[in-house]
Amino acid sequence: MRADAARNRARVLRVAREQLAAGDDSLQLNTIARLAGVGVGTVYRHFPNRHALLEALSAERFQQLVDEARAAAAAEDALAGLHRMLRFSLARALDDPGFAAVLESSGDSEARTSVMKAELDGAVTELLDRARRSGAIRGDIEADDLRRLICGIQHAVRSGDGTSRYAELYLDVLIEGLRPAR
Amino acid sequence: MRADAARNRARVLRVAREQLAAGDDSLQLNTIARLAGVGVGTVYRHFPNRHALLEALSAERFQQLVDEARAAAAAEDALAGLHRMLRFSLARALDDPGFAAVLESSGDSEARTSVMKAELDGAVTELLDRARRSGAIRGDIEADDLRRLICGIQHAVRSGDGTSRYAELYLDVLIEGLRPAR
Amino acid sequence: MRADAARNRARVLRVAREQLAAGDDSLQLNTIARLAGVGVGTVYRHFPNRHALLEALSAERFQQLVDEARAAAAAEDALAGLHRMLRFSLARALDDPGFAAVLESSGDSEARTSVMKAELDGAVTELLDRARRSGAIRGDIEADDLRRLICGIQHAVRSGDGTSRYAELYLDVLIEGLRPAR
Amino acid sequence: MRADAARNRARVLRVAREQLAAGDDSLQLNTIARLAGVGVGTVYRHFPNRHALLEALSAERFQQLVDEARAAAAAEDALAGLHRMLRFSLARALDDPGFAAVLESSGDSEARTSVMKAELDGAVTELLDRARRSGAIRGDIEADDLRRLICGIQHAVRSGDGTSRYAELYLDVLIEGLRPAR
DNA sequence: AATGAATGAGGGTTCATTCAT
DNA sequence: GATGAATGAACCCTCATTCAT
Repeated sequence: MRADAARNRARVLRVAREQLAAGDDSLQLNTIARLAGVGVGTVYRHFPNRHALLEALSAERFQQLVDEARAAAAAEDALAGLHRMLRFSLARALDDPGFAAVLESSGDSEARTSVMKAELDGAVTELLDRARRSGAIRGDIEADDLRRLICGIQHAVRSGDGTSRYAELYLDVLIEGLRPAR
Repeated sequence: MRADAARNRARVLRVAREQLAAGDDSLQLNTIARLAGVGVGTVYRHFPNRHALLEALSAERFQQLVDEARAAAAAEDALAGLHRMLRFSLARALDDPGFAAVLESSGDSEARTSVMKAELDGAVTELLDRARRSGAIRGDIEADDLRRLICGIQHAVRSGDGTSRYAELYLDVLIEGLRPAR
Repeated sequence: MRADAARNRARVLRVAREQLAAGDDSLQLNTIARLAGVGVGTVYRHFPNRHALLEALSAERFQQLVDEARAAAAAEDALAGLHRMLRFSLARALDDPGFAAVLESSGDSEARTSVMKAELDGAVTELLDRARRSGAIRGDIEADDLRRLICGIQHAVRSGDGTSRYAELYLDVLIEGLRPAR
Repeated sequence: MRADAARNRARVLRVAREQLAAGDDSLQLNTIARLAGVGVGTVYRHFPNRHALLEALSAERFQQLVDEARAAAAAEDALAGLHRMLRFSLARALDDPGFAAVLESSGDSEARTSVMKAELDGAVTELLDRARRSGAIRGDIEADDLRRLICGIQHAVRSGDGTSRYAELYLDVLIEGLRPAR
């Protein structure tokens, strides 16, 4: 990729991220192009449609999650690692509703997304298995369930006032609910 | 209300319900008018905006929930009543995503909705209080939290394949998470 | 006319006048009906269309103008009477742009309007003739020209800030312009 | 500006001018787009609203007026220049009611219009000042008053049959009215 | 590779007028 | 006579996407 092309791509991604963070989830490509100081055509060259842009935006966050999951999997205490992982995921999903949408979706339009999702689920499955072996986690919940549940929690938090008070509380409900039945 | 007005209103509501059930949540007033065989103006007369229509659609389901909550509150066992109530709420929210949207929203545009929400929360609060006194429910969760959490669970179930297998599982996670910390 | 019909007609006229006075010249029959506390159908029964309402509104003012013109024609000093008449006409036209529209229009849709216009022009013609005989007014201006010129002045005043400063000034320009050429 | 953009802009302006000339002052952007053979979006890109289009239409005529006013100001006889200027303005306003609307309006939406208006008023003020010094014009009338009065006269002429007989006559009334009081 | 003007389907909403009640 | 619900043409404007420059 030419240097200017790469720079433009990065600009577009940055602006798109800022827009989402500012609460505008319409992600209008014309607007993004203007704010990024490039033509619309350039945006379309890099991202054939809105969804491709969303997925590209998610890729970076996905990588963070994978890294976090692997770090957690490498830690001594699997349960603590899992909790850390869940808290981290929720925070990222709250940061970026677009990312949450990709995280919970089952049909990805870019192969890369599916790959990262598989990697994430793989790392989380390891964590879950270890935590389960020590009796800390119920047996009927899998990595993809956790992805969906975290997004559900994100949804609930967002429909309140979105403050961390709700995030902590609802996350705690989830965490308690993951224990084996008494 | 005049007979023809009532008939048109009912038609519009029926069509809107069908649209939502068919997975189209755009709820376009022109489209609905056409399908209902009435003029657009008629739709606008009855429902000044999309949200008003959504709320009207929800009113009936809301009443069901209020009835259920009161029945549960009247029952002997508060915890069992609460669980029944949660299961019922989740089922209704899964039936109708529009209803879920109104259920979790904090800003209602029709006073009637707020009234019903308050009635619902009142009945659930009674249930919660009784269940709490018997030590079965954690102390930091209120009726509005439950509304949001159920909608979050609905969201998670829907992002899976929406089958009752997920509904049962995720609901159980929520229910377990509502117990007092061990 | 039945008493209630007359009462409704009067109400509609009153509300329409208030609307115009408030600067809303859209004269929406639905709005007027609502404000008057009658059904739209009732408004339509009395006034088949917007224009009919406008003309009805003008009738009363027209009568005032005719009265004023006759009073002026009866006075000793024709020129002073004419000036008084012009000032009065301008004030009424500024009060009510709808009236100004009827006043300047050449095609009336109600016979009654044409009759009053003829009466007005008749009285003004008398004034003009007398003033002309004493050499105070140029010979090439007729009553209908005066109607149009007053409405033109009203237009000019309105496009300024509409204050009486402009009204006085522009009226004075007109009055001076009506003298015989030097 | 790109060649095609300029071509489209010109087409839109031409069609709009034709519409106005044909007596349709509604200036509907969809209609204009269709007649101009361009998409609605193109019209909106060039002219965000009706008024912007009107002002653009007026720009050319405005320039003519400014030129005329300057030519008149350069002439020997200020009064003759002023009269020529008034006659010219009235003719342009009668040609194009849209232009008249912009000419008399006090709130411009495009800076360019305000600039041209200021230029026009500046040139006319010079004329007025010179004519006043020779005692030919009353002292209480300014350039903006003249703009409004000309538009008022245009209004009056138009409400007659619009022929030049009225134009000449009413303009003469105005011109006579601008002399100092006897 | 970049640009941004153009497109036009598509959705929104209003309101003069009719007509069933 | 009165009512006001219903009508639907008509207008508004946006924005995802294409393609000439």
